[in-house]
Amino acid sequence: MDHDSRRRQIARAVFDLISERGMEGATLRDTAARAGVSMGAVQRCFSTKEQMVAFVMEYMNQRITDRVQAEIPDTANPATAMTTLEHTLAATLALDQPSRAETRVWLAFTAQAAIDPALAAVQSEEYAGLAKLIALLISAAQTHGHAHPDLDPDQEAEALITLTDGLNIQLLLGRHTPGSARTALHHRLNGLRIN
Amino acid sequence: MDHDSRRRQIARAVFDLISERGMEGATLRDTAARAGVSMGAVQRCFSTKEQMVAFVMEYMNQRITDRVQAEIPDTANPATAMTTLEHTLAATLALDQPSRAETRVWLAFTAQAAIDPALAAVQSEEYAGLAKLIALLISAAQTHGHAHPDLDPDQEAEALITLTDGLNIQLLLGRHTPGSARTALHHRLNGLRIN
DNA sequence: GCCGTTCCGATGCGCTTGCATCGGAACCTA
DNA sequence: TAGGTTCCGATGCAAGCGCATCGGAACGGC
Repeated sequence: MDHDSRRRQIARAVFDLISERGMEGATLRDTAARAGVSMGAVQRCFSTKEQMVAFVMEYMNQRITDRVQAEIPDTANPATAMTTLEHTLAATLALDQPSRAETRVWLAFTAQAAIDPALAAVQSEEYAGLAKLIALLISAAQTHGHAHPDLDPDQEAEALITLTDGLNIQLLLGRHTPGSARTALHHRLNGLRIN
Repeated sequence: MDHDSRRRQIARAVFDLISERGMEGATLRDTAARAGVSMGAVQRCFSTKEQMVAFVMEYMNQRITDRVQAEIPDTANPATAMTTLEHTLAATLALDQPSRAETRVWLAFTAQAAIDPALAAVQSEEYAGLAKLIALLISAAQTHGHAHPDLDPDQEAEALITLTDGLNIQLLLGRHTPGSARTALHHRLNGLRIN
């Protein structure tokens, strides 16, 4: 088997373990067992557990990014910027089972980042990229008269990301249903819309 | 020393350890050392580590509740309900060093609650209590013409709590400063205000 | 076809963990 | 003050951890 694909295979196993049992559930032995390989294989792919965890964080970020990008149409259509914006933000929410798993992992890494500045820096970069994308969609909506023109796209993007973070926590705790979260997001976006 | 006060003393030690090193930093040995007692004392106060952690969660919730309650004036003054509302919500934010520590612990427990329904149920109750208080303040503001009358206090309370959760994450990751978080909260509350 | 290199599964090691055990100090009751 | 109970500090123990080690399998160049 290819080296990189094995790394991804192992990362997937770690991802599942963290999603089910939290950060402490990601031991080398359980990871190897879940991935269907031996411990030696894991140690060959990642020289240390810390490196493995760091790789899994990138893997998680990639999965989230992929899910978000899937909502962006190939041909940029400014006429539907607001709809694209809503779908993009919804893509970051824990609305179904796979995204719930991702969000649990995200929360575990976020808690880790809160006590590890190195992880915080990485996640901050990730947020910055998402914020840039959201701000771009807001700008597009503004130039076509679908969003209030006197809003700062960057500031509004930050606010929307803050909203989705809060919604995700409430979703994981069961205080929001997928439906109510969607409604809350839609209601919040009404504050941007013109018509 | 009194039994209950020793439990609180130990809980405080666990609290600090979790705040600094996360959930995994709360070992029995380190807890005992930090609290200045022996391991035997810890084991006498809490028959198992799981019970100890559960007690620490209550301890954390109590600290947050205390901080919030301190913002509620003794004599309910409906004329300043909106101000009280803003101060109350600000009390849940990680704006200074002590509240940052509390919020790190809160995030650690929230991540745990995401994979443990029992913890999620407890935290859900805690949220419900806070939401009730927020909704009450909104209602008071409405009856005195300081808040838009056609808003659902309960729904708005949920939205505000969701906002503070998101702000806290951004604060811990360093993507919000205390000042920008205060501004974001104030700006959000402008949506409720009448004058 | 043989050897050198690369890879990997298995095992061992040192360490830490939560928990059980036990001897003695401290304190209350009579 | 003697005896009994309560408490606690120290130590032991089994399990699990990350990591190092090593023998053998698989593969490629000459």
